[in-house]
Amino acid sequence: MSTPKQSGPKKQRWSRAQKLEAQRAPVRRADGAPSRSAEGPRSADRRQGSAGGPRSYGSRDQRPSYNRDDRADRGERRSYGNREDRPSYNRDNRSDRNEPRSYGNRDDRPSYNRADRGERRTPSNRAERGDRPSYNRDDRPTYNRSDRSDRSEPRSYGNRDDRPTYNRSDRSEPRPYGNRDDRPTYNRSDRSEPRSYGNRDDRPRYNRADRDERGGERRTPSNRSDRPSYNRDDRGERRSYGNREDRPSYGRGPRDEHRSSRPRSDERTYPRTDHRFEPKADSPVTQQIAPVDTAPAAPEKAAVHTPDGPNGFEALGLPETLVRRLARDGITTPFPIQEATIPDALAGRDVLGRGRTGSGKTLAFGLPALTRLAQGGKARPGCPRAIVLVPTRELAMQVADALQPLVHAIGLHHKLVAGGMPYEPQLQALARGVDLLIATPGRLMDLIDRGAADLSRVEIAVLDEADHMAEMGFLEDITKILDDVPAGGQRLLFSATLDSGIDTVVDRYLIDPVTHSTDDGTVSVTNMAHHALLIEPRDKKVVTAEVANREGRTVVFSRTKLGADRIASELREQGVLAAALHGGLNQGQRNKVLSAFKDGRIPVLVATDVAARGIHVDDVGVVLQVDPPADHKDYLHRAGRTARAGEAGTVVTLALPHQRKAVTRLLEQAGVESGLQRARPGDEVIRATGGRTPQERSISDQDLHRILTPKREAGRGGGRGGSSRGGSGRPGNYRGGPGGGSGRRTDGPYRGRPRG
DNA sequence: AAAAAAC
Repeated sequence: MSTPKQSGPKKQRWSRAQKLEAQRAPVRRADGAPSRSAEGPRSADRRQGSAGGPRSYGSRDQRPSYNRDDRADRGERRSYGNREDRPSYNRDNRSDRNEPRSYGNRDDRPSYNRADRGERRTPSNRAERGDRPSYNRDDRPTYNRSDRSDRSEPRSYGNRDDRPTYNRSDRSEPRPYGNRDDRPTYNRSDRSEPRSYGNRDDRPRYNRADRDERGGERRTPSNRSDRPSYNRDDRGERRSYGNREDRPSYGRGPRDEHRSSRPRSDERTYPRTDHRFEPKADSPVTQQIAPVDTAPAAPEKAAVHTPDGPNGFEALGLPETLVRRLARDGITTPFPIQEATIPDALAGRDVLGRGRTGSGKTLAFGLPALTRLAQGGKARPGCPRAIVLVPTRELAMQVADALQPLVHAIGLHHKLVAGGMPYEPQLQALARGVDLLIATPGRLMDLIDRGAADLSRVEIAVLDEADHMAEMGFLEDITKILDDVPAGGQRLLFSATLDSGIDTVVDRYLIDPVTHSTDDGTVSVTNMAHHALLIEPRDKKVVTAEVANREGRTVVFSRTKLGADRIASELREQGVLAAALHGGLNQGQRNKVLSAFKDGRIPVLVATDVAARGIHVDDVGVVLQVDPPADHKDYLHRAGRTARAGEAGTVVTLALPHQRKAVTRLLEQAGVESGLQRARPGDEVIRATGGRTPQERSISDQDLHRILTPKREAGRGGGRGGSSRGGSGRPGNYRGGPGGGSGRRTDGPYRGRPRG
C-alpha cells in the first residue's frame, strides 16, 4: 500500500484540511484516486500492525477465484470462488486452530484474515480494480445471484457442502454463543431439508425484510396484500389503521422516537392515541405528552402545506424532501440534540453527541446522513455507503423503522442487518446495493466475512449508544468493523453518556470532532421520581411484586438472564403478569415478548440490560431495578426507559443491606438526590409508586404462552376472515379474558401515574 | 461480572 505511515505508537490524525479534502469528493474513491485508507495514518498503521506483515495483498492474478471467467467455468454451484485458493475459508486452517478463539484479537483470526479480505477490499486494490474486470463490482452478480436463479430454491449460499465455514464441527473452539442449542441445524448434513429457516415462522422478521424491500421498486400488490400493515407508506391509503393493534411493535419507531402526539393532517387519521394498552380510561399518555412535546406542532402543521413556513428542520439546512416527510408526521421542531448536531453533521464533520435516551438521537444522525448520501453517489452491490452500528437487535429494528420513511422519501435504500434473522433478505439487499446499513456488529462481521458486505466504500459511519459499544467485548467488534471503513469518512457517535471507554473509540476514529451535549449526563430530570429502597433479602420477592403490580407498564431490570427468568416467574406466581426478555431467548421469543409488552398484553417486562438502552416503549410508568445497576451510567440508561417524552415516571431501585454503600454512591453519581430509605412490604413508599400487594392467583406457563402467542388461542374464532383483524383485535381481551391468567385486575384506586 | 453481539 502506498507509503504506510511509520507505525509509530502514536496515531496520527488527519488535519482538518486533509479531511475536508477527502470529504469533498466521496465518490472519488471510485475513480481510483488515492483513497483515504491509503493515506490515512490510522488505518495504515493499524493494518500494518495487525497484518503482521507488509501487507502484500497478493496480486490478483494469483487469485483465480475472483476471476470472473473462472467462475463461469467452474459452474454455477460454487459462488465462493475456488476454495483452495482462499485460505480464509480453508477448513484446514481453521481446524488447526484450537485456541479458544474469542475472536477478540484480530490477529488471531485466520479465517478472517485481513489480508485475504484486504485483497478484495483495500483501497489500493480498488485503485487497481480497473485492470481487473473480475473485480468490478458490477460484475459480481454473484453473491450468488446467478446461482440462485438456477436453483429454484431461494438459497443463496451455493452448495453448502463446499462451505466449510459453516460447518460447525470444524470449529473446535468453544462457541461464545453457548445457549443456542435451540438452533437445530448447523450441521449441513442434516440439512437435506429445505431450509433451516423453515422453523422461523414465528418470526415476524421475514416481513420486516420484505417491508424494507418493498419500500423500493419491488413493491408489488401481491406483496402488499400479504402484509399490508407492514408497509408504512401504504397504510394511509389502504388501511384505516383499524388493525393497528395488530402490529404494535413496528411502525412506531420514528414517531415515538420523536414525539407521541400525531397531528395528522390528511386522511391518514391514525389513532395516535394508543389504545392498545388496556383501554384504561385515563390513557393519559398521549394526552399528556401532547402539550409537552408538541406545543409547536399545532401551529406548524401548516408547514406541511407551506413548506416555506417556519420549520426548524428546514432551518437546519435539511432538504425539503426530508423536511416535508417529517412534517407529514407532525415533526417540525427539532429536539435540542438535533438542532445542535445536524448542522455540523451536514457539514461533514465528525460529531460526538450526547443526549438522553429519547432525545432524538436517531434523527440527529439519520437526517444528516441521509441528506449527505442523497447528495450523490450510488450504492454498489455489496458496498453500503453508510453504516449505523447499534448494540442490540431490538434497537437496530427500532432505528431501521424510524428511518424508513425518510430513507424512502429521499429515494435511498436501507437495510437492517442483525442476527437472529434470515440471511436471505439481507444478502439480497446487499447484492442489490444498499445506501444505509443498520447493523448489529456480529451479523455485519459475518456478512463481511462471507464477502457479502464490503465496507470499503462507507462514507459515513454511525455508532449509536456508543458508550455501550465501547465496552469490553463490544469494542473489539466495533474496532474490527470501523477499521474496515475507509479513513477520512464521516463518523458520528451518539450516546447518552460519553464517559466510559468511549474515549478509545473517539481517539481512534474521530477526527477533530465537534461535541454536543444536550444534557449533563445525569438523571436529573424533573419528571422523574426516584426511590431507592433498602430492603431485607427476605422481603425482596414480595416488594418486587408489590412495585410491579400496578396499573400501566413496568420494566423490571435484573442483573442476569437467569435472574430475569426467575423474577418473571416469581411474579407470575404471585399473580403479576410478567415476561422475561434477555439475550438468552431466541429471536422469535424476544420479538414475541417485546411486542406483547409494547401492545399491552404483558404489563411487566423483566429484562436484563438488553433492554436498558435505547429500547423505546411508550408509557412505562415505573422502572424497577431489582438488582442495582452496575454503575451510574447503567442507572441512567435503565431509568431512561421511563419518563420519556416529557411524561412522568418513577424509578425504584432495590438494595440489600450489603449493597447499601455501593448504591448510595451510585445514586450520588447518577445525580439522584434522594438517598436510600428503608422499606418493607406494604410501605407507603411502595404504594406511592402505584404498587399494590398482588392478590391474583398465579399465572401458569400456559397462560403466559397463550398471551405471548395470541394467534394460537384466538385463532379459533378468527381463523378465516379474522386475519385482517389479526389475532389481537383487542388486547384487552387478554387481560380480562375468561379465566385468563392475566387476571391482574386493576380495580384499585390508583390509576394515574405516581408523581413524586 | 454480566450482558450483548453470528451461525
